[in-house]
Amino acid sequence: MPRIADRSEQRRQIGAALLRLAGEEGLDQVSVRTVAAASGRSPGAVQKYFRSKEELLLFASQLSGERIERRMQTVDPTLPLRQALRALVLTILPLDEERRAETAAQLAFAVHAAHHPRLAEVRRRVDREVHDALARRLAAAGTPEPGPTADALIAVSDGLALRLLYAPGDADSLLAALDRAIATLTPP
Amino acid sequence: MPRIADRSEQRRQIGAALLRLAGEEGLDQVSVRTVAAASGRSPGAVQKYFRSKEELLLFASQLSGERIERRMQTVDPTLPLRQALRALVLTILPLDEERRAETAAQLAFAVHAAHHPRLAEVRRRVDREVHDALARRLAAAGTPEPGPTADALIAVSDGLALRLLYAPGDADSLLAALDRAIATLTPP
DNA sequence: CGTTCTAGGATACGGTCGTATTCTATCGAA
DNA sequence: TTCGATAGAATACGACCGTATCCTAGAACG
Repeated sequence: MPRIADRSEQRRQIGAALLRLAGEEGLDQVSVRTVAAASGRSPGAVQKYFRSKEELLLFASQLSGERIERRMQTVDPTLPLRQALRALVLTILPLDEERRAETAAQLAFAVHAAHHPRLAEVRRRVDREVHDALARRLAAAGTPEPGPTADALIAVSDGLALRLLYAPGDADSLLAALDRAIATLTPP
Repeated sequence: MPRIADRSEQRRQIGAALLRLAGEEGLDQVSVRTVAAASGRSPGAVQKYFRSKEELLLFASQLSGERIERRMQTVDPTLPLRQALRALVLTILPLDEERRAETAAQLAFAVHAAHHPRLAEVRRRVDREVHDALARRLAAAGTPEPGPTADALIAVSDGLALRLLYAPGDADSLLAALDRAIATLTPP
């Protein structure tokens, strides 16, 4: 057998380059060529790991979702409910340059999914995991209607993230809105 | 003087065609040629009304914002607060095919604005008008912290709209989340 | 009625796109 | 050490992009 490369690691690197590019310059600046350049490869090398651009997009979307889930797991589970919720949402919001790119990519995928059933399925799967984790946490704290409350929190989080992308100067007042939402949605 | 056409009406028609196309097939399917075809014109005719694609996009984004504001004004102002808020949000959510396209276009513009300062400005202006109208309504009903509450409601609305785009089957549970958010954010 | 200006269509140009194909160098197994 | 499979680069192709330019037909005025 001939020389081998760590395929999944290579795919991960290429997908990460796509997320960086999509986050910093927009999903419409993503092409096989630009992703190849952003990952320090030739376009032909990218083609070896992804048959088509669609496969590359799906992989990157999945990768992005996994990052979110992993980041949410780093929040201290012993925190009081409201502080825990605030910390969870803050891991998503684009409040610094690094997270801004990740959030921008995430939301670009979400909008793209509106016209792309396979991408939509990836998004729904991620949403379900986030929802279930949130709902469990809410139920454990005795919040009434944990299911709808979890969905409301996800919606607030996504809505704030979206708006922060084009109105980063409103961060202060939007964080006040987040606090108000958490305060009213959870028991004292 | 030679034959004249109603320029602003023509521009409005072309912008409407762009919104339709962006909503139904996605913003990346929007090109000068496809917009021309969707509005029953030749690409050259579109060029007569918009110097560049960017100008066309800006105009359409503005048009989309005006539609939202106009639609919000159709909600009966004598309604009790919670019913009024619910009605206002429902005018935005993509719960039928017609509104789905409008919302999809709107959110596509929002994500696009993350990397496009001129589009971002249009979005911020629309958001401010919606926010002020909401805050006035909330303050009149005696809601504490009307400003942050208005921002929270906008975030919930956008977040739900985004998710409904790729998870239309979750409409029932997402409407329950909306009701929960409105119930907790407003005084009884 | 003839002149003039414009609406709108047609066409062309350089660039980028996704993808298929081809080539070469190199590593792993025999 | 030889051989075969693969990594990766290079190239090619047809399609579409935004935009500039040119052309034609017709309505509005003198």
